[in-house]
Amino acid sequence: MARSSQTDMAVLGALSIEPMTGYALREAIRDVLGHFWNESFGQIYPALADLERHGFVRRDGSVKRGSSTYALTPSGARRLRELLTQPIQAVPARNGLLLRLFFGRTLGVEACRALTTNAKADAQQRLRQFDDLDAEIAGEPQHADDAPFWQLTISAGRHHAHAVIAWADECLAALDHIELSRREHPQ
Amino acid sequence: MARSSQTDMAVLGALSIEPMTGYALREAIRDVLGHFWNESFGQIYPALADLERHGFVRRDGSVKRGSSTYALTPSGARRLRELLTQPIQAVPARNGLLLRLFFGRTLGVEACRALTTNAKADAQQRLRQFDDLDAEIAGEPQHADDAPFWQLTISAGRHHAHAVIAWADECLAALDHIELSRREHPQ
DNA sequence: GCCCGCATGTAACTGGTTACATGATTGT
DNA sequence: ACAATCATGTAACCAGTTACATGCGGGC
Repeated sequence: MARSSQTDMAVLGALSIEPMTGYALREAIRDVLGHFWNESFGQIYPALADLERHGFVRRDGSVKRGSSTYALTPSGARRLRELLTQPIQAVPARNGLLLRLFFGRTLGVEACRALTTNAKADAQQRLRQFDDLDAEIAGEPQHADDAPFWQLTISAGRHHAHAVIAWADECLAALDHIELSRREHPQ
Repeated sequence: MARSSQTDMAVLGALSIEPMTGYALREAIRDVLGHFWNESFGQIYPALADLERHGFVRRDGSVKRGSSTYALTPSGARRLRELLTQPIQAVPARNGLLLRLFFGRTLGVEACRALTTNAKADAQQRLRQFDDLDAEIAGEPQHADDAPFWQLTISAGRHHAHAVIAWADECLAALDHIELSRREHPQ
């Protein structure tokens, strides 16, 4: 029970899509869930070992020597459904960008502008990555049943990125305005 | 050096606006920075003690017995500027809602709809809280120099909330569509 | 006289990250 | 043969949360 059930959820969920090795699991979580979920390397193997002891996953005889594929067992599938219905535990917010902007008077308008411009560029890059992800999913007909749900998460990412871009533009305009009114009424 | 500089940033930043007690600091961080920053109770006092040892804050003679007001020293102000210019350290993403939707095939369409509806309601409530915050800031003329920066963070919160609402509507429509096509092509 | 809110702290725990250690397979 | 990548794990560390412990002052 030590490990957070959140990690178990991600691991069991990934294995519910297809069996894979711990290594592949790590990559799948990084690449596919990456934009809304993170699982650190050191969590995955202990979690797998734990889940195996509980009979939620089973390691298939090593196809290649040195590697073994993990697959969900029927009780593992039940466990996953159980975890998925648990209440969402909110992560405490920690937005370093907004914290800096909040103290913008001390940080200075110019630095605020740089941070905002950066955030906008990041959001634009994420938008491009979503296009790639879309294409990748479209090219996997075996996951047709899952794909519509995956699209929901991509859509969320897009909406969020667009919001950041719109806010950044508004923010940059506001920063110009702050600078101007500073020149008119210097301290 | 043990404590993360992020906590120091929040504490020094808050004291840069006005001197206050540790208790008031805690409340200020919860109420004002709350929508984009979190500092747990157990961090604030140790951080203050640390900052005092380094000479970045000074505790004013207790106005009332048992309490003491912390104020930023000149070197503390310098330290704050130094911290603010440090690179933003990204927090690993952990969005429990999107994780559940991603595994929506296992969770079920109905549960996905409930989660989405919930998320939308939360966003709408946050919008109302931003209105309150706006009014609060407008009623404090002594912070006129800071207010424009504070507005930037509120605006970010609003943009984000609007994005969640728009996405949720789209998401609910998509879930209806998934349900319909399931009935037409059952497994 | 008692309860509530202000105020200050500490200690234990837990979840998570990083870095380290190791070896097999595959392609060049 | 050698490098890169696949693969599996462990151990130490760190950040952050929770719960606990304590006491003052003011209002009812």
